[in-house]
Amino acid sequence: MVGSDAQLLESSATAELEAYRHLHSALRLGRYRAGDRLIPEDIAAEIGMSRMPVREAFRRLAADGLVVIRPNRGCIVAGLTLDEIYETFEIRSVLEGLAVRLAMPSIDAEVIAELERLLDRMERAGVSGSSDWVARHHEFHATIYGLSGRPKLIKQIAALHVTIEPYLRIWFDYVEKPLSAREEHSSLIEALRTGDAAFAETAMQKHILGTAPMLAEFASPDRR
Amino acid sequence: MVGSDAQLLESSATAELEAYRHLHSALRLGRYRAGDRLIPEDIAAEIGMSRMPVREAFRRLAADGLVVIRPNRGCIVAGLTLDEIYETFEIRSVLEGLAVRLAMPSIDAEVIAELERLLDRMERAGVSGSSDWVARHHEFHATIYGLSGRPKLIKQIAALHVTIEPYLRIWFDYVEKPLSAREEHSSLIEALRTGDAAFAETAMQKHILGTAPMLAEFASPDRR
DNA sequence: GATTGTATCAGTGGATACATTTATATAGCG
DNA sequence: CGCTATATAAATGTATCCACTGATACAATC
Repeated sequence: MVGSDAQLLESSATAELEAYRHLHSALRLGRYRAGDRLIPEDIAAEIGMSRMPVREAFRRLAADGLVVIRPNRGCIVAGLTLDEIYETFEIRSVLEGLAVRLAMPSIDAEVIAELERLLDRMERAGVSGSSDWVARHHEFHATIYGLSGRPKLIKQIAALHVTIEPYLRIWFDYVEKPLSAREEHSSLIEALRTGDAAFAETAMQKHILGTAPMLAEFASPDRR
Repeated sequence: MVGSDAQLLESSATAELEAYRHLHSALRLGRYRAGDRLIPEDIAAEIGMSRMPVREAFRRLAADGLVVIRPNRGCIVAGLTLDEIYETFEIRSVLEGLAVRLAMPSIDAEVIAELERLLDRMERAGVSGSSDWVARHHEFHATIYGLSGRPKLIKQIAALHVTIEPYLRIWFDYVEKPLSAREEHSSLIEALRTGDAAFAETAMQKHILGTAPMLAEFASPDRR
């Protein structure tokens, strides 16, 4: 074999996987608008395959909550209502809270240093205007919850992040540079430094619930 | 149309939905063993359709964590390792904890009475030997987290319950009548009676984490 | 006798073709 | 003039077909 992780080139193991990845990233980047209808044939043509694998990709995306499939009525981009955004943050708060609590034993000085590096990168990505601040932001959180060592938990949290990513982007595009974000996250690091798992858990919960209202301000008005 | 909610008869809106429901309940009831391979053609023949809708049902089941699909190697029944059982209960604990906290304002004397009725039905189902004690048990929990009024949260919790249901059944079949369960759940009701949301949340967390080890004892030995 | 190579076969993935259903536009009617 | 009914077109859902992958059993060779 040439490489152990072999998707450096765009081709995937199966066409379905390729379709899934294609749509997944497109949705994450906000390439489609909530309510848009996804026509299997068009997407199939885009990436050179038949409708069939695309349909199956739809099923998985629906499970991720990124699209909604109504029988005989096609596949539409999901989007979140204001209530759903709040709900997602509520769920995130307890899930990521649990994750830090479990991650606590693995968090040493080295991890703290890494998180501070990521925080700097986040800020730099922010001033460059590009909205890959969002990617860095996720990286920061992923580093923490990744240390929980709980595969299912990690997957669920990651899925929630993808769901809200388009809204994070919109929010970021409105407010020039989120100064508050820097403070928010570095105080989170402080909480980790204490070594107190329960304290870190509630700190994470508050952090997440605290950002929800800011984001909600910018939810597509027609979706409220 | 004959009726507004038309799945009283076994036919569903689409063949895919029918296949999904069929397999979903079969997996919940433990009709298949972990590691079993599901052959699309066989299942399609069972319920009178082609492989295609069955394949799509597989995708959704995989998203639910009930089966695992490996490219070119078919679909196998998922099953949980010991670690995964614990992890599932950890996730349940915070999710259902959140749910009670949110449900608290909706919990009045009437709901308490309903829960006590359900607890009795649960006990009766238990002595009758039938393992639909499991169904009653879930009904009890579902009543509580259903009052949270959070659709996504409810779905996620329900999915976790389905995942562990086969193990609950095995556990129930081993221990004649779970006496402790009655106590456990009625003390949970007591916690609800206090009206203290934070207290109820931690009570639920403890309740769920407390049952995990009992169940883990009976996880299929080959899956540990 | 064990290991490796090869042939065969079951099963999966994907594409095309067909059947149903929904949406749209048009015509008829009140 | 507005509404309903019907016809038509577009898109979804399902079935069948073909190509390819992976597994298994057998044979040849070391």
